[in-house]
Amino acid sequence: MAGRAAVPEVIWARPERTGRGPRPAYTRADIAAAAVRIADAEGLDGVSMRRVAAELGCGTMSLYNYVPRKEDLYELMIDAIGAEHVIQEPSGDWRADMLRNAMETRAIMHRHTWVPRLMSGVYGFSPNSLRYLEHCLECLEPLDLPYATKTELVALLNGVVTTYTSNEIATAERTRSMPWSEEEENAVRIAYLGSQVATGAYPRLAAAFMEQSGPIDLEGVFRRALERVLDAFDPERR
Amino acid sequence: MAGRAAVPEVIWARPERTGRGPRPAYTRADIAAAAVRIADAEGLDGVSMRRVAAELGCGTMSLYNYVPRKEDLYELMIDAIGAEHVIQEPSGDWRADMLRNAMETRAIMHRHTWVPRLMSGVYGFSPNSLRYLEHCLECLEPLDLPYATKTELVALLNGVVTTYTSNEIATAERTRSMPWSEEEENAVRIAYLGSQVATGAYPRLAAAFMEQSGPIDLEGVFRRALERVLDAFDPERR
DNA sequence: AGCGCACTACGTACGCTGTACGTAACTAGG
DNA sequence: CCTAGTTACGTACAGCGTACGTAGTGCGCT
Repeated sequence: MAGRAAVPEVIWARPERTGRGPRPAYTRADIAAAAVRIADAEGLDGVSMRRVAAELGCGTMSLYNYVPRKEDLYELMIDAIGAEHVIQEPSGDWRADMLRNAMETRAIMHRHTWVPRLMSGVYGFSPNSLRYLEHCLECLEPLDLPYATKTELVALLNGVVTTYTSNEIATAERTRSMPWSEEEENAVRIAYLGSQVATGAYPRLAAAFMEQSGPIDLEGVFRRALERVLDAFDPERR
Repeated sequence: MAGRAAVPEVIWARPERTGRGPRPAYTRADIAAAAVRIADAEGLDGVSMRRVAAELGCGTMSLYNYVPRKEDLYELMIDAIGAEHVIQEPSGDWRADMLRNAMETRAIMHRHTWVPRLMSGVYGFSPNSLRYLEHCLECLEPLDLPYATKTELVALLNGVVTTYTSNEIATAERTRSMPWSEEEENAVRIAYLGSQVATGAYPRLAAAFMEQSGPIDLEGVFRRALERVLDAFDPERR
């Protein structure tokens, strides 16, 4: 009657403990913490079922009692990270509050650089995600807009945060894995881009590159993007 | 002297043909096309070096003459998809043009649902990417802003397009892989969310869900997000 | 109280992955 | 013409996710 449990089952719908059988040796929090520890230390590719099981000190296949598919392990990791959000009383200034939320998310991602890679392809309704979403809505209380628009604001803002931080991390890791200095790397890049631009096929691109001088202020770029998005929803700014 | 080629070498910097040795049997375009064909038909996970080689009709390891790492194969795929952008003369209305570009990107992604998954972690300076970027800057010619700001606009817009379309695709694939009807799936989801909301921990979330009725107009949500972003850069709108 | 079943634990095994390495054939530049 | 650099590709290895089978454990129901 119950039939086969279909693939897309969401882990948060499963009870952590059913009551029957031996007491589980680990909690979901234990498992998530172990996986996070590995990802922080060795990168996301270091997170394999075998490796996590070893970190916990149990057999590989025992993990599958807790986590039916690896994807669900990822879900646990994202939720665990979500716990790092410090929910604090809204100030009444929704722009400031949302900006703070965004900056905190960015900081968390820089602390756990594997998070953006996991953000796409994850269900998005973990307990801590719900908690964070609720908090955002609370911060937006002073804003007189329907909830539909407010959720659109939150979604847009979160999307921007993820995209931008993801790019920051990718760039940072690219330059980190360089055997050469950053200057040399830039030289190589400029050389390639220069060779393309020199064909004359990309005049505006060339102009854009000429215009820019010195290193880019990544945090500045990020903040400006956020301000733009907030502007777009601010009744006093339009 | 030349030493080991370091890992992060960019494939676009390599010449496709050096002149020495036997004439290569395939072009980069051939390889990209084969990989794209597989990804379209069997999903991105179907794209393995062996599978692509088989599709081309050559030995697995021969592929490594063309593509030093699998990541570079992904780069080829993204570039191949970029060729589907129809570059047309700017109309003079930069908002309309950019909106068209965004909608076209979205359409391409819906045609090749694996694209968003690849977009993060890819270098982003393939020939067709440059071509598209140049075209965007051309569309923005009527807008009186420094190039730095214009590139920020393009980046923000592209980020939004990728994020939103990625979500659309994820949702679509989730419901597609359901053995149940969409209604039933919604019922299950509501049941879970309901159970969470019923705890009283998420009053605003609950209100937001109550407010919404009927299915969401995804394209509408997308268009509205785009308009917001464009608003944020439109001098006449502030 | 005690039976039975649902659960935990985990070893083995399968099919798959990316790719390092070695060898043979080939061709363009000096 | 020769030879160095390239293409082609078979073999092999380490690692992956996970299906499956078996043994042990303790809650819930009768």
